[in-house]
Amino acid sequence: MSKGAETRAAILDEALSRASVHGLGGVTIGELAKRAGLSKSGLFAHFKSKEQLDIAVLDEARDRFVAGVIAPAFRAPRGLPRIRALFQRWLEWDAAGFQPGGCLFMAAAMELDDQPGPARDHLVATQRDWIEALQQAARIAVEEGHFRADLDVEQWAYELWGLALGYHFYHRLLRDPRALARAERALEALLASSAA
Amino acid sequence: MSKGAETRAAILDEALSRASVHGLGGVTIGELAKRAGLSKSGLFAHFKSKEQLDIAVLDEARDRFVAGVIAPAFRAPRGLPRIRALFQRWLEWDAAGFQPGGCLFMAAAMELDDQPGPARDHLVATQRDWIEALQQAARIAVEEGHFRADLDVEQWAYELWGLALGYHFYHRLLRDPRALARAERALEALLASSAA
DNA sequence: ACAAACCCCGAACGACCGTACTATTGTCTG
DNA sequence: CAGACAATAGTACGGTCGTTCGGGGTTTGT
Repeated sequence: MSKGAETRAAILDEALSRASVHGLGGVTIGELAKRAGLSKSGLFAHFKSKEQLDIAVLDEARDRFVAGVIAPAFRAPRGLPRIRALFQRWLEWDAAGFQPGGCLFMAAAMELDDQPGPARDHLVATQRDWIEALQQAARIAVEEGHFRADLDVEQWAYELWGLALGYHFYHRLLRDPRALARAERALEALLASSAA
Repeated sequence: MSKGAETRAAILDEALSRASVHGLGGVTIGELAKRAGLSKSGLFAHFKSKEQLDIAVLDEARDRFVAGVIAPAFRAPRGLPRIRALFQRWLEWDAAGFQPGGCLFMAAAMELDDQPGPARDHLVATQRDWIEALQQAARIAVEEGHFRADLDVEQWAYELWGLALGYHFYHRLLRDPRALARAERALEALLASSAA
């Protein structure tokens, strides 16, 4: 890895942390440069604008999400086991196991939902991909005979999504120690109602 | 209403709109003064710090939420009808019917969840109140015989909360036109699984 | 070894931030 | 109507924001 790519990676690592805590808008070039041991202009040169920095952060977060959540979970057996693995790893991802401030996407979703621009478009695209991956996992569970054949996988994904959002809310805002137990119990209820 | 209270109300009205779109951090004193036709210092005098402005905004939002969602819904008959009214009005509140940027609390929840301070404490308190109001509504539904007696109302509130969060996400970020239908359908599923 | 490319710095920019002062206006009360 | 006090304006401060520009080092390719 060239020197440039190396420092760029270090910058993004720091930026990910800050973004998960302070939001994308809270990732400031000056502060980031201080933490990375660079000058403002030196850091700025790596990204040609703040907007591109934001997008690079979202890109990096997506890569890590795929590597840390989706990819390993898809190694679980098709159907129910895979779905459980997906959800469990998703919650771990959100529980500050990866970023100190929890799931960056959920924070960015609320931050960018009324701010049109490339960053928002990028976020929407990655979130759509993730939803479709969940739907695909549900379809496989139908094929495997774990879920009933007439299951509306889109509706199923919506409800699963709500459970994860609820976990984030209870865990990270309310600091409710029972958040994980509630999410797991809700998942079981959803799985039971989807069973063949 | 005295002159001071009048302008203060006008300021907060504008601040609510901006906060729902740009987040609490995006509510800036200079921009707010411009829109309200005041000088920066004139506006600043009404709140003695940015932090107190933030809290005033959250306070105003809570009052409006109580007046626009909770109070009218609690006029519906006890039990199931009231719960339906609560959820329906909650979604309307989030659907930009009140603020252009949708539910301010959900945005603030993600924004403040890692930023300790009075604003966060205030938000947590109001959200806890709202959750408890939902739990209370569920208890009443149990008393009325609409919900089964062994229902875990806290778990029930968690799952309902997830549905509302999911609606916000699908509606405001993804701009999914079927968001409302999905939320309503998910509600019916939750109600059915809670029925006596 | 020399040119070219890459990486980073320092200084400066205009704009805006929150906040502190003082002064001036406006509104209410006795 | 006058005096008291609340409400607003004006100005200034130090700081940070994103961004631009020119110029050094340092590495790389030939």
